[in-house]
Amino acid sequence: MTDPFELQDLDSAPPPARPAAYLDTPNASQREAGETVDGPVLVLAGAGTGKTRALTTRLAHILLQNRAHPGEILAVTFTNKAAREMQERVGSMLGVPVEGWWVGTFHALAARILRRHAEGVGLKPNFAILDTDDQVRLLKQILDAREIDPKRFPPRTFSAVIQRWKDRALAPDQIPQAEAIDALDGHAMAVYIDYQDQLQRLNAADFGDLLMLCVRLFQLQPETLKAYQRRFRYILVDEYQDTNVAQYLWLRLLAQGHRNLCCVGDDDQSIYSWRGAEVGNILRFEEDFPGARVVRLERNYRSTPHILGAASGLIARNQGRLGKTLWTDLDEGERVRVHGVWDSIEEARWVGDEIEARQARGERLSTIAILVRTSAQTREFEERLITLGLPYQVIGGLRFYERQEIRDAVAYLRVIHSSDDDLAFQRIANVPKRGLGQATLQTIHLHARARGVPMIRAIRELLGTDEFKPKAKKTLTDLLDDFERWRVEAQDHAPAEICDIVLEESGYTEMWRTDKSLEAPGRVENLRELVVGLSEFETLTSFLEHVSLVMDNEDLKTTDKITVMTLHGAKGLEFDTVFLPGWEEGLFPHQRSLDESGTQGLEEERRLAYVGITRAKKRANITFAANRRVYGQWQSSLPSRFIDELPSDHVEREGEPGLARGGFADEASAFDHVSGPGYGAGWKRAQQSRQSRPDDRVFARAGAGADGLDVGQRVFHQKFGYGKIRALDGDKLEIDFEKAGRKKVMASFVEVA
DNA sequence: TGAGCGTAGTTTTTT
DNA sequence: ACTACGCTCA
Repeated sequence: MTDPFELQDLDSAPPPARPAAYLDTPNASQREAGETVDGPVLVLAGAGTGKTRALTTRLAHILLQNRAHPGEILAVTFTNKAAREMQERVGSMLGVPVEGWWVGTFHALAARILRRHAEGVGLKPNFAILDTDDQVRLLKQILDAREIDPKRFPPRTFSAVIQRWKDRALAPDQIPQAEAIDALDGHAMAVYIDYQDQLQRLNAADFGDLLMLCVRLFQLQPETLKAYQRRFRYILVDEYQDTNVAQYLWLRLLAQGHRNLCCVGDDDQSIYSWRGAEVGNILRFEEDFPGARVVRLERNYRSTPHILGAASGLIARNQGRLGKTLWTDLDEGERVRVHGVWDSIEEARWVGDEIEARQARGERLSTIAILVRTSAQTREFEERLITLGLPYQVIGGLRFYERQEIRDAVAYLRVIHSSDDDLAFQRIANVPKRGLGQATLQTIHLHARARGVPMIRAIRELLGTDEFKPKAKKTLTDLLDDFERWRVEAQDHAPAEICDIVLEESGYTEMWRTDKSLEAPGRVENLRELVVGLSEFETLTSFLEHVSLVMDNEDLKTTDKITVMTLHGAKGLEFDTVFLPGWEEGLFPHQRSLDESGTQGLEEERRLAYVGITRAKKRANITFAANRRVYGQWQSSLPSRFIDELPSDHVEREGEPGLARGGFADEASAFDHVSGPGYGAGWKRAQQSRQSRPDDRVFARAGAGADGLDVGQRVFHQKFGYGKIRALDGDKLEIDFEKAGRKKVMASFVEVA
């Protein structure tokens, strides 16, 4: 088998429908990226150029040429979704699932290594991995002990500073002097020291520690490092532009010997610097790894020339990029539309109408996305889409294991798994309510601190005294008995059974069953789902690892719905039609980004705009509004400078005559942001036309919908849930919602319950 | 323990 | 405008 690519045999095992381009054999660049397996390689993969194709090609090449066994390959991603996809794609390319290779996220892989050598960094192998709640709870305690005013210095701020330090793999003793003094008036440094001490005492690591401690481990134990260097003969990294310093160091250490490191990424899609990602890592690759081969993937299989042209023209404004020239041989297609509107309400209406029109032409809603800059923007679109009766899904928000009930349930399991897990214990000590108030917990905490023992142990010691009131004593005795019993039962029951037993016997599920709030039934449902999910796991240990590192967002539902999400969330996805609302100065580019990071911030916002446009396969629609509500206040706004920066040949300006006028930098009549809008007349016209042409749909429905509505009537509203009508005023209703409280809504938004 | 009130913050998000 | 939180008081 000289040519591995002939083995694709896609006919006999057709994968699920994918863009045709991916079914082709690799193009020359993809092939070069795939076959250059020795030495460092940087694959610069522009948007939509088939980087996954190149990556899987490479893996197949290595395996089929017997250059390495699966167990000698390390493949690193940022998200679990990406890891899964890689696993699947390689499997389907080779026709058999690949087993035994290390594929996963930076954090999961680092944790796996760290567990094996935990003692090397002062942890025990069963160390707990903290979630953000745990971190904040711990930090609160530290601030308390240090008498730092949590009003002036909120725990979250410390969390952020410490995380950024860990992103740079800086342990407390490695913080540069200047930062140690400056950060949060010097408090950050002191808190960081305490925080790390506490983590060690608790036998716990946070997400940042996984990488930082792993790097530390490699530095302290050269033999351990060597063993992994020998083991992983080929290393692949996805989304390299998103790596932080700790991840970079980790990779560099692992690749040091053979240097068979292949990093795939796109500097133009680096949008995560605010959480520690260093574009510098990708920009510096050739210096970091001398002799590195750089392969550019520039043929785009996704978007039409107009879309690519608009995106390319925009991103070309950025300094300090490696530079790529994307091209495609798809048909010209439609220009990028830029549409100006009076306000954000009209914007939502316009987008909704456009989508309705597309749907009427038989286009599926799942091929359409609304990509916003901030999650707050989703609300107006949601309301509009509900009014129009168009199904949609908002992506983002809480993930499964971040939900309160899941975290609580997991906390129970953590305590059973390790009775030393104080943070987990504190979380559920009084959930459901057992009458263990602050005073009792404080007593326990103080004793535990003083004696240097875990809280459960402290309780045991205190139960022999009269420290607790009789009632608390009884409750605590019972609770400890419960945990003891569950721990014993965990020996010979599957994790799913234990979970079920615990949730029932502790009264936790019951707590939600009797809760009459709107979301309670969903929580009970989630708990059931957790138990079902648990059934795949043999041990509590493996489940807990899974739940803290691997469990992620449900995938996009396959049902036919419009997708509403942030631009950040959209990276890596594609849609036929994309709506990009809110292209206004201050919102996009976001003011805060400009204020805090200046030119760098602006360039990252521009990359975000680039990511947004390049999500579109066929149609990109940019909108901007002259008025928008910001923190509850109506404010007028100017079109985004990014609109000016779009090359005019690829753009079609439209809207009310004069609305989107004057916009392009490569035309003589450059838009002037400083001297004020030259489109006032246009806005007025837009406003008039809006007023004289009210939305007939709403009024038609309101007329019909108000029938059968009266004070006291119970109704249902898609967003607010159930409620009772309090007052009627034409088509306006005042409703007391059971969950959401008193709201004024249009009759068209509710239905009789 | 829970309701009621005032204050502050409100970009992006994975693991 | 809205919310989430921490505080006070019953």
